Order: sequence, then C-alpha cells, then structure tokens
Amino acid sequence: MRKAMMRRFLPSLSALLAFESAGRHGSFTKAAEDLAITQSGVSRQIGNLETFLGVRLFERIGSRIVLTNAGGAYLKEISRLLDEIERASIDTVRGRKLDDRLLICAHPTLSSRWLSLRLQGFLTANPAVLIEIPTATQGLDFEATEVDIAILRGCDSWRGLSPRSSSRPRPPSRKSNSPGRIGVPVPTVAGVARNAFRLAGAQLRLRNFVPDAPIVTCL
Amino acid sequence: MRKAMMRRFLPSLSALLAFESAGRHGSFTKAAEDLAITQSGVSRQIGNLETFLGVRLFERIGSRIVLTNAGGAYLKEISRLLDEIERASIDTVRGRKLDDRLLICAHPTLSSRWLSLRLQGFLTANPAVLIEIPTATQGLDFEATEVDIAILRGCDSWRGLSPRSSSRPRPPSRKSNSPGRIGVPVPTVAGVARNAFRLAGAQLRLRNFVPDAPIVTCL
DNA sequence: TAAAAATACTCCATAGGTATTTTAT
DNA sequence: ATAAAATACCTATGGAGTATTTTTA
Repeated sequence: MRKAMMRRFLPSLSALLAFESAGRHGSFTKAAEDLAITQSGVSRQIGNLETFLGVRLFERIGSRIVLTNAGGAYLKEISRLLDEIERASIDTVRGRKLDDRLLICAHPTLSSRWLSLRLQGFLTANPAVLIEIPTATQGLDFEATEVDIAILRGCDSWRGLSPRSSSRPRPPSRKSNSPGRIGVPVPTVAGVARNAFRLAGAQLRLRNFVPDAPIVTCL
Repeated sequence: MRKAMMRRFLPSLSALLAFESAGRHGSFTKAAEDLAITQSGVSRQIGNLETFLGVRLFERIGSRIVLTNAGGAYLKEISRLLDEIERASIDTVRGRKLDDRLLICAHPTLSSRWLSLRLQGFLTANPAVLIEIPTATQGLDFEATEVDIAILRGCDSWRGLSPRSSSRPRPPSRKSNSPGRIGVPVPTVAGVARNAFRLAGAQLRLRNFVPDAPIVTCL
C-alpha cells in the first residue's frame, strides 16, 4: 500500500518503449523501424527519458550508441516489467493464462466451410499460431467455455453479451472471465475477434477475412 | 528477447495509474483527488482501459464501484509492476539502492551555517526524511562517494560534471553512478538537488531554500 | 436529495512527422 | 561520402478540464 497524496516518479510509457527497443537493437534508427515511428521520435523520447532521470542511458560515440552501466541495468529491469505488464493485460483479456493456441468455436457448417476457408490466409501467414476449432452447438455455455472467439448462429446465443446483462448486479461466478462475459461497451463479434487476433500478433491480417465494422448479432 | 516487428499490447500509463488508484480507493472520486486530476478524467481513463482490454474492471452498482474478478487480479499485478518501474527508475537516478536517508555533503562552514539554516523548513515539513550531513573537504571524490547532493566551494570540484567529460570515452568504472557522474545536458547543482528532493517527495519545498535557475559552478 | 459515475463539449500539451544539421567512419 | 543521431519546426491525437446529466441509496 502506498501513502496517498504522493506523486509517483514514473517516466512516460512511450519513452520506456523507445528506450527498450533502442537498447535491444543498439540503434535509434532500428528502434524507430521496430516501433513504426521515426528516428526523430526515438531520439527525442530517449532524450526526454534521460532528462527525466538525470542520467545518461546511452553513450554517444559519434553515430554509434552504447548503453551506459546505468542504462544497461535499467534496460534489464524495464524490459522485464514491460513484458510483465503486457502479459498481465493479455491474461486479463483472455481471462485465463495465455497459452499459444487460439480457440475458435463455430457452428459445424460454418467452421467446415466459411471459417476454414477464410482462415487459410491467416494460418499460412502465422504458422506459429495453433488454432483449435471445436464445433459447437447453438447453446454454447459462455460461463464455462474457454474459447477465444465464438461464431454462432442465432441471436439468442449472444444475448448474454448485451451491455444490459452485465450491468445487472448478479453474483459474479468464479469462472466469469470467459469471452461470453466480456461486457464492455458493445462487445461485437468483430471486437472480440479483433482483440484475440491482435494478441496473436496478427491484427493487420484480420480484416482480410473478417469484416470490420458493425457485424455483431447474428450470422 | 522478443521477436521484432510485433507491436506490443500495452495500455496507456495514465489509464493504469487511474485504474490503480481507483482500485485502491474503491472510488473514482477519491482516485481523482489522489492523482490530482478530475473525476471526469479518471472515469474516462478507466473506460478507455476497459475498452482496450475488452473486459469490465469495475462493476457499477449505482454510484458504487466494485472490482470485478478480472479487475482484482489485474489490479494486483499492475500495482506491483508500477511500483517496480518506479523503484527501478529511482535506483537509476540515484545510482544505488534507495534507502530513506538523504546524503548532503557540504563544506564545513557551509553546512554549519548556511545549509543547516535553510534546511530547517524542509526538515520540519518532512520529518520522515533523514538527512545526513557529512562535512567534506574540497577534494571530494565523485567516483567513490554516495552523496545525493554535494555543495562545494571552488570551481575545480565541479570540473568532472561538465558534459564534455562524460562524452569522452573513458572506461566506465563500476561505481560510476555517483552524482558527480550524472552527465546529462547541464548538470547543475540545482538540477541534481531537484532530482534528489523530488525522490524524497518534496520537490515543491525545494525552491524555498535552494535557488532554482542557473546556480551551478561555485558558491 | 445528496453523492458519485457517465458524458458532451472544449482546450492544450506532447508525441510524432518532416526536413535539416551535425558528426564520425 | 555515407549513415546515424540531434535539432528545429509543425501538426494532431489524446489526456485533462468544465459543465451537465444520470443513477441509486
């Protein structure tokens, strides 16, 4: 527990990201690529961080950069901590420990035809992602299941997802983190899917085979 | 090591701060106070975070808020990780493990008269901060010392602080994190002091007894 | 009706882009 | 001469404020 009213001493997240990437690559330019921003941005972020800390993190040897002692130690900590935040966030999204398979649950007809067809592109592009596709009847139990994405026929299956239902104060069950309970603004199929795929590191390819906008409801 | 070219899944820092505080206080309004921002800001940050994760973190029971299961688990992780980032940053600033005493090193004359006089206000306002004031001769060794703030007579003592010296590629010594080596833009006395005091949670009172602007060099 | 959360705006600080300069190999 | 970092300048996104509305105890 921390004492109230005491401002925290925390650098900006973008600065930490720039630093982590630059430290890892040993180059601001590479880091810029990695982060999909410009070299200028990385340079300034790291400058900011150094000013904030009052410590040089990189030694500038001409156009080369080398981590200082302080920088090296800080990098080690920061990359670990960023990883842990990412992991904690992912765990929260998925509602269970992250394993590297992606569970997509669909109506038999759908999964054998429509779905598997559209997944071709994704699978060849992401050979590392294991996908299991158990077929599901219409009455999938969202409380108990562990699927990441469910694509079902019929509106009734999705009733539990309406924002209304989650604002109703019901006793939170132990297993309430399954996708069916994701009860934020408008939990669309596309939204859930987008998240799950983003976690698998493939959000860019998602729009190739799953329409983006107001999908939702019934297929 | 993380694979390059893979965008991270990280929520914004402000969102995490709002969430952490709200979770700790069980109230957005209290959190707003705590963070010195408005209730509106906290509400939106947490809304953003929930949207980002696709998971409700708080159950809204009318005007009460209660952590969901997911929220509780996430909070535990996040507060720990924020603490660790803060600690790592502070360690980096100080160049050694943080202990709760503040070492101010000054020339005997200075410390007995000028300094102790000016420290009165700070000490009574911050009874928790222990301050040790070892007196120092002029030739203080910045490589070896652990002092947080050094106030010395004579320009020579500060030579080592010029940005020039730190850009000269010399073999970095193991103990190179003492304040004398802080080699950022223009390492002024005021700058170093401001940092050390900020870490002690009292930067606001600093300007009461140590002038702010271009001090530096010789007293 | 009182107290707290959500929302609809408005504003501004800062992260990021573009273009240029500097520096070392 | 090339390649990378620093810098100056500009733009715009999102974080924060004010004011208002909604909701339950």
